[in-house]
Amino acid sequence: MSDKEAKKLEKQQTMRHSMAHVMAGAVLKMFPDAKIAIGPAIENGFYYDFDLPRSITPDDLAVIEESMKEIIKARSGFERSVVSKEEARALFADQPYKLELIEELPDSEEISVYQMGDFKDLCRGPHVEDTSRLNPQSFKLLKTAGAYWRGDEKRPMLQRIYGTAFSNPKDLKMHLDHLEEMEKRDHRKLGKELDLFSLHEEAGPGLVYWHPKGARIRIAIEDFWRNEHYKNGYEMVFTPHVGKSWLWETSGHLGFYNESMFQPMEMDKSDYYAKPMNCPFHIMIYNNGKHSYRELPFRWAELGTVYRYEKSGTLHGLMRVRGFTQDDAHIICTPDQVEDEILEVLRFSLFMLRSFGFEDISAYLSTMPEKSVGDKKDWDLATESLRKAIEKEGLEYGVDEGGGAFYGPKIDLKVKDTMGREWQLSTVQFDFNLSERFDMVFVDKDGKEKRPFMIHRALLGSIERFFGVLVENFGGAFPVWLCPVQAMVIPVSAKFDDYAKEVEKSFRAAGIRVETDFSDERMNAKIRNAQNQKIPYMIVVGENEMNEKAVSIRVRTGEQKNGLPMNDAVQMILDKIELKELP
RNA sequence: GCCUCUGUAGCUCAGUCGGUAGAGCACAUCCAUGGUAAGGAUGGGGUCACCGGUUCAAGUCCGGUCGGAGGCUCCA
Repeated sequence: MSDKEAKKLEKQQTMRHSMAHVMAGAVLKMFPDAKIAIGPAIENGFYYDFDLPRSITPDDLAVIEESMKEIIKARSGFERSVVSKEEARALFADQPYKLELIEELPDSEEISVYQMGDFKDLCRGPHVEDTSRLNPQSFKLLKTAGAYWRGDEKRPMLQRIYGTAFSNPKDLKMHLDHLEEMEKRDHRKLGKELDLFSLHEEAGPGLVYWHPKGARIRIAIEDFWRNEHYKNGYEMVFTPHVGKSWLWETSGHLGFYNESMFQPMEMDKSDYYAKPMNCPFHIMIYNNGKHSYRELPFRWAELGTVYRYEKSGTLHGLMRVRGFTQDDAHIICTPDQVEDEILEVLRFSLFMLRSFGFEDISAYLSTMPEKSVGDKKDWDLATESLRKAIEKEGLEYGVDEGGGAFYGPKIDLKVKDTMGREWQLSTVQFDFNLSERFDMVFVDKDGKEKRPFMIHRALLGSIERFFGVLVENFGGAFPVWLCPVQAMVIPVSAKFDDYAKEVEKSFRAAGIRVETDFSDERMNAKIRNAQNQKIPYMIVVGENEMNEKAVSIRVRTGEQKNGLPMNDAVQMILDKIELKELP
C-alpha cells in the first residue's frame, strides 16, 4: 500500500470512529439510561456496543439515523481533554463498562475524553475536528447484533449496532451495491435456485445433500483432482469412516480434540468414533509393513469424509458443516526429501487453485509456538523448507510467529475471489506428533530405524467449502468444464424435435453434458429458463438449422453465433472445456 | 452455546383490529406450434414448524420446544 493510500485509509477510519460517537450520542438521546461500551471503526464502517433497557428494532435504526443526521448538522466539535484517572472515574461514574476500561488503563497512559455536543466518551481518538467533516448522506446503519462484552461468552450480552460510512455518497452507494451483489451470489441462495444441494434440519443440521446438478460439478472437480494427483506422483487410498477408541487414544484426538468429535457408538463392548480426520488411518496403512528409505516418499491421497461436531450457531451453508470431505493427502518422507516435497506440494497447490480461476493467492507461514512437540532441529528444517518454497514460488506472504499448531509448522494459502473476499483453502502442515505417537519408522541406509517426516496437506480444503466458494466466486455461472449442463438444445417448435434429438446425440457422443428442452413452452421461455440456469450454450435448432445440418448458438453472455456446422459447434465447446474457460 | 430477528403451498412472499388461508412462480391437463429472457385457460396442492395456554373463536395474542438468518478476538 502506498503512503497516500495509507493516509486516506487512516482519515477514513478517523471519520468512521467519529461516526460511531455520533451514533452513541443519538442512542443516548433515545435511551438516556443506556450503558455504552466500545465503538471502533471497522472495515467499511463502524459499530458501537450498548447495554439497553430493551432491544433495538429495525424501526429504531431509522430513528437513530435521523437523529444522527441532526447531530451532524448541529456542527459540534470533538473537544479533547486529558483527565486524571480520578477525574475519569467521576466523569463516567454511571458507565460501568467505561469504569472497567479506566481501571485497566496503565498509569503511564494519558486518559483522554472527547466531548461532542452533550455526548462525552472515554476515547483515545483521534477524531475529526467537528461534525461538519461528516457527511450525513454517506452513512447508513445496517443491522443490530448481539455481542458479548469483550467477546467473552461469560460476560453480559450487549447490543451492537453496525453502520457503514464513506467519505462521499457515491462510495457509500458502491458499497451498498457490493453488499447486494454478495447477497445475490450467496451460495445458499444459488444452491437452491440452481438445484445444486440441500441441507435438512430434520435429518441432521450441517449435513449436505448433493443433488444431481451439484454432484455433476463435484464429480468434475474430483475427477480432475484424481487425475492430477496421479500425474503428480500420488496414490489413492480409501479408509473407513469410523475407528475404535484405540485409534483415537493413540492419536491423542480423544484428549485434545474430543469436543469436536461426534459421540461414540458402542458395538461389541468397544466405542467407535466417526473420524474427524483421516491421518490415523493413513498411518495404519503405513505401519502395516516395514519400510525402507528406498520406498519413500509415499504420497497418499484420499477424498476422505470426516465428521466434526461444530456448535449449532456456527453452522453456515456449505462453508461450515458437520460432515465434509477433505481433499486430503499425507506425504511420508525422509528428512533429506522434505525440501523437494514441500516445493512440489506448493507448486501443485498453486496449479490446482489457478485451474479453478483463482489468480490472486497469498501465503501465511505459521511457526513454532511456545508449547510444541518434536525436535527443535526438525521444526527448523520444516519451517525453512516452507519458507524457501514460498520464496521460490514468488508468493506474497505473511508470517505468524509462534502461530503454528503444537505438532508442526504450516503454510496456509488464501485466495481472493472476484468479490475481493479472501478464503483460506490450501494448507500444508507438518506433523511431529502423530509420527511419534504411532511410532512410525523407516529403515535408513545404515540399517537403523529412523522417524520419517509426515506432512499433512489439503489443496482445496474441503470439497463442500470449496464448492461454496466456487459458487460465490462465479455467481453460479461456472466455467464450462464445471457446468452441470454444458449445452441445452432448444427446438424452435415441436416440429424440430427429431433434429434436436439428433443434435443432442452428437453432442453427447462427443462427451458434452447436454440436454434438450422438449417442453411445450415457446422458444422465448426456453431461452429464459436456460439463461436462468446459467447454462453456457443454448443450441437453437429450427428450420434453417435442420436444412443445413447446422446449429445456432446463443451463448450465456448474450453472444450469438448462427448457422454453425454441427462439428464446429462441438469442437468450440470441447475447446472451452479443455481450456477450463468461461464461455 | 449466547443475543437479536425469523419460521404461512416445492420456491418467493401477502395475510389489517383475533372471525376457519391467499398471490406469483413451479407442477398437472388442455388450447396455441412458436426464431433469441415469461403465450393463454383450467386444475391439484397448506395440521399456517411443533407443544401448551388465553379466548365463544388463534396463522394472528402469551409461554415453551425445535429449526433458519445475522452477530458474538477489528478493544477506551
